[in-house]
Amino acid sequence: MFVAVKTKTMLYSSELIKGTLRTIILKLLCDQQKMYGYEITQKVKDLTKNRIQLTEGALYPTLHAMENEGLLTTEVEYIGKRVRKYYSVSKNGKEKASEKINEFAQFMETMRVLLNLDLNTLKVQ
Amino acid sequence: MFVAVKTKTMLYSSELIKGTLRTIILKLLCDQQKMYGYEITQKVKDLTKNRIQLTEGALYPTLHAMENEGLLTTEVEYIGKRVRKYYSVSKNGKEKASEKINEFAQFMETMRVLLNLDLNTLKVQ
DNA sequence: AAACATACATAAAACTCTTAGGTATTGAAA
DNA sequence: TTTCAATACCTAAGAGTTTTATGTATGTTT
Repeated sequence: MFVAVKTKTMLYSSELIKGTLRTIILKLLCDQQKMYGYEITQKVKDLTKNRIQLTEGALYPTLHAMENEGLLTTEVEYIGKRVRKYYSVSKNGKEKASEKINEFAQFMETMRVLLNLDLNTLKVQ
Repeated sequence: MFVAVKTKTMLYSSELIKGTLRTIILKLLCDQQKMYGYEITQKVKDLTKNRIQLTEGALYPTLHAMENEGLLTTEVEYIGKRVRKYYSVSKNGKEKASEKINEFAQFMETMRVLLNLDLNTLKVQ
């Protein structure tokens, strides 16, 4: 799957996280205006304290698909001789972002009830 | 995928939920002592107010796999001429259950931070 | 009698991600 | 100065999970 997730010592059985990649991409791009692929992997790594590490094999094809679907737009920039491809959310992308984030929030609440989790006792340091 | 998830009117794009089936099964069986496949589908439907509906095509093969892995044990019962196959969690299954539930809780917290969600404002009625 | 619910099951196809490559530039350490 | 790590893009085969579409059969409701 597209993520390797770790706690302090342990690697999650990452099946848990399937299907969240687009939601993550849309959320970050809505907040940051524009980002390039590698930057996204680093930002997610930072924000999750190394718990979620996007793999490029999953990220790049997904970015391309989302561009084809009209959710993202691109602009290429050169840093020296090195290429950077910046992605931004389109208007459709913004709508999709709020849909997806809402869906995920609802899903989390549903799962919280189903698994009887007490999120207040959860301390992720 | 194994679930069709709905809100009041809308069907989730269910990629969001991949990989949670085993966790759900283990949690329910830990709480209920023993359940049969069809019962699990109905229980999940009830507990999630129709938001998550397990499909049999995903459930039965997963139950069989978990039995083969030693996480579940089975006993067959006849209700008239109709067969019921009850599943219970083994000792290994109980350990696995708490691991999986913890993992999922951690993951939810990580995603909550990443997506900047405020769960207090989430009301799922 | 027909339709729906209960209850099991399998298999092809679809979808997503992992794993494993590949290319090339830039900067730091040895 | 060469080698390693980081930056930065990319693709493709395979693995794994779920969907969709079946199939069988019994029990209940209309």
